[in-house]
Amino acid sequence: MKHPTILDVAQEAGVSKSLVSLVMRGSDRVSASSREAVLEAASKLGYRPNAAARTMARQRSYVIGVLISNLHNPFFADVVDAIDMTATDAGYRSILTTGNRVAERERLAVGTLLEMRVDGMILVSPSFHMDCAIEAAQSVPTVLIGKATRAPTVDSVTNDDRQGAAMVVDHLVELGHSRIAHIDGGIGAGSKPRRTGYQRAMLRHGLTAENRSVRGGFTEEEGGAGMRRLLAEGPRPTAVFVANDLAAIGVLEVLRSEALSVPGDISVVGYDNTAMAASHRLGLTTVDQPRHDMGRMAAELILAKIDQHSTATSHVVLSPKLVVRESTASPTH
Amino acid sequence: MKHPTILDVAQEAGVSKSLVSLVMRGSDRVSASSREAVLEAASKLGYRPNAAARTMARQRSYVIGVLISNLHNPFFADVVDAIDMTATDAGYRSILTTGNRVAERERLAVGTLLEMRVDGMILVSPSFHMDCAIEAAQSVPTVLIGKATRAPTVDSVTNDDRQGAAMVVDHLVELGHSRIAHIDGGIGAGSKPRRTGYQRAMLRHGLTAENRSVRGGFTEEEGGAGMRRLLAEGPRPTAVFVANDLAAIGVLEVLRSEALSVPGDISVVGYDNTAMAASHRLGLTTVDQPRHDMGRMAAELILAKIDQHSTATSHVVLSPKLVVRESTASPTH
DNA sequence: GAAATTAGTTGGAACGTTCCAACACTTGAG
DNA sequence: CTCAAGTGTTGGAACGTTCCAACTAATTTC
Repeated sequence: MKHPTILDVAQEAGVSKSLVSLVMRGSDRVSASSREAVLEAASKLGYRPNAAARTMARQRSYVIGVLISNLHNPFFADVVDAIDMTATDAGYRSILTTGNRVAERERLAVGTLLEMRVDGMILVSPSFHMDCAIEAAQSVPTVLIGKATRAPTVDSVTNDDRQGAAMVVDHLVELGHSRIAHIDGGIGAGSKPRRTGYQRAMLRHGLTAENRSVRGGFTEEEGGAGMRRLLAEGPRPTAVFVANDLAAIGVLEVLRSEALSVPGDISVVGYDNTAMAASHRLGLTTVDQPRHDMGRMAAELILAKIDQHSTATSHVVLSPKLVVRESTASPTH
Repeated sequence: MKHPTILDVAQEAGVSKSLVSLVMRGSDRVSASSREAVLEAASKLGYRPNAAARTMARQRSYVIGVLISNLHNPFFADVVDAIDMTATDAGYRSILTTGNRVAERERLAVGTLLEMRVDGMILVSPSFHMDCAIEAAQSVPTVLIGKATRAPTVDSVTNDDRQGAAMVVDHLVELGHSRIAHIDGGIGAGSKPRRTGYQRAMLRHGLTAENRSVRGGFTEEEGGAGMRRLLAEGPRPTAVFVANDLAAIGVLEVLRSEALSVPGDISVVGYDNTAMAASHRLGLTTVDQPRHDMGRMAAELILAKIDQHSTATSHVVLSPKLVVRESTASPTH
C-alpha cells in the first residue's frame, strides 16, 4: 500500500535518484543499459511518480482545471471533451470539478483548483458572480466559456447569443408569428444577451406590444415553471423561445400536460442543439453553438497564455446556427 | 501572478511560519491577537495554501478521484453529485476525470489520479478491463460503480442488473408479448448481467425460440444500429429491451424514421430512468437505479476504508425498480 | 517563593521530486 | 602525451507545507 519513491527505484536499479529522474522524464542523455535497469526496477516496484512532489519541484502542475456549472446539461460534455483532447495533445492533463449550479459550491470548487496550483483554469458557464473569476485570473490564466465579460484579465469564448436569439425571432416571424414570448435563463450564463437579442429583434419587427419575457432558468423545472406562468397570465402566445434546450424540454412537458399541441397550438424553440433536442421524438428547433470549437479554442487560449506568457486578452465570439426541426410551424389562426 | 507562501504571510504578520500553519488549520492553541494578525496578512496577500506541498507533508491529499466513463450519459450526473456531497461533508474534495468510453484514455485518467495521490478512487462504469481497477486498488482504496467484480480488493456498488432485466421481460410478457428482442450494451459496464437476466427470464417463460439478442452499446448511435440490425434480419419483434436509456433514444429515432409507431408497432424499454426518459415526449418505460444512493454508498465505502483502515471488501447490490410509462403496451396482433 | 503546569510560540526535519553544478571517464585533436 | 570536448552520472539545494520537540512566559500549586 505504501508508494515506492524515486529513491527506492534508484536503490533497486543500483543508480542515483537523479538518473532515475532523467529516465522517467525520457531524457536522451542516458545510456541504454542504465535506462533499461531503471525501467525494470520501476515496473518491478510498481513505481508511479508523485505529482505533488513534481509540482513542488517544477513550480508547474501541467494540469488544466475545468469547472462545469451543471453536469446534467449534456451541452457541456462536448465542450469538456474538446478541452480534454486539446490539453492532452499539448502534454497537459485536465481535471474537472463541479459546483452544481450553486454559486457557493462553485466558489469552493474554484478554490480547490487554485490550491492545486492548476496552470490554467476554464470556467464553463459558471453561475457565480464575475468577481470570483476575476480573482482567480489574478493568480492563474483563466478563460470563461459561455459568459461574456469586460474584465481585462479574463479571456472568454462565447457564441453570439444576441444574434442567435435574433435568428430565432426572425424565423418565427417569417413563419407568421407575432405573439412570440420568451422564457429567459434567469441568472445563468448567457441569459441576458439572449433576452436582449430577443427584445431587440421584436422591436425591429415592430412587435412592441408582443414583446414579453418571463423569468425562467436553465433547468427543466425552471423552464416548465416559466411556461406555466406564461399560460396563467395574459393572452396565450403562439410561439415561445426558451433559454436553452433543457428548459425547453420542461416547457414541452407542461404543454403536454395541458393538452396543447406542438407546433399546432404553440411553436417552441430552444438553444444549444443538444443531442436531446435532436433525438427528442418531436425534433426541437434550436440554436446550435459550436461546442467542440468552443472547448478547443478555450483550451488553446489557455495554453497560449501559459506557454508563451502571452498577456493579451482575447474574447472569441463564434456564430451560432439556427437548426429548424418540427417544433416550429406557422400559427394555425 | 506569483503565489505568496506561508513564509510571506509569516513575515507580513510578524510571526513564525509554524504559527501561520496553525492558524490556517484552525487550531485553537493560538492567541486571538496572533490569529487576527495572521488572517489579516493572509487576506491582504491573497494567500492560498499550496495543496501540493500539503499533500507532501501530510502524506494525504484529502482528495477523492472519480473517473466517469461517459459525460454524455446524464445517469452519471446524479451519481457524481452524491459522491461530491458525501465527500465534502467528510472534509474531502472530489475531482473528476473522464476517459470518454475509450479504454486507453480511461487508463490514462486513472494514472493521473494515482499520480496525484488521491486518497480514494471511484470508478463509475469504466469500460476498461478489470486489471486496471485491480492494479489501482493495490495502491489506493478503490470502488467500482455499476460493474460487478469478484476481485478481493475492489469494492463495488451495483444494482441487480439481472433482476432489472427480468422485471422488464416479466412486464412485457404480462402485456402479452412473446417476440421480445434485446439490444445489449456491448462491452459496457453492466451489459453482460442484463443480457443474462433477459435470457434467463425468456427461458423461464418458455420463450426459447424468441430469445434473441443483438450487439448494441451504451450510446444513441449504437442503440440505433442495433435496432436497424434487428429490423433487417428475422421477424420483427413486438417489443425491444434496450441496454440503457441513451441507446433506447437511438432506437426510438430509428423506429420513427422507419415510420413504426411506439408502442403501437413495437414496445420499447430502456434502463437507468434518466431525466431524458421521463421527460421524453413519449415517456420511456425503463428501470430505475437508485443513483443517488449508489453515489453516496460508494463514497461512504471509500471514506470508511480511508479513515478506519478497514480492509473488508464490500459488494453492495441495490434493487432496481421498474418504471412503466407510455412506451410499452399490449401488442396489437 | 520554588516547582510544576499551562498557554503560546518557535525552528528544524521531513515529504518526493527537479534542476544545477560538478564530477569521472572516454574520445579526439593537436 | 596533453588538453579540450564530449558523454554519463552524481549529490545537494530547493520547492511549501506539517509535525514534533523544545522553548519562553505566565499562571497555578503547595
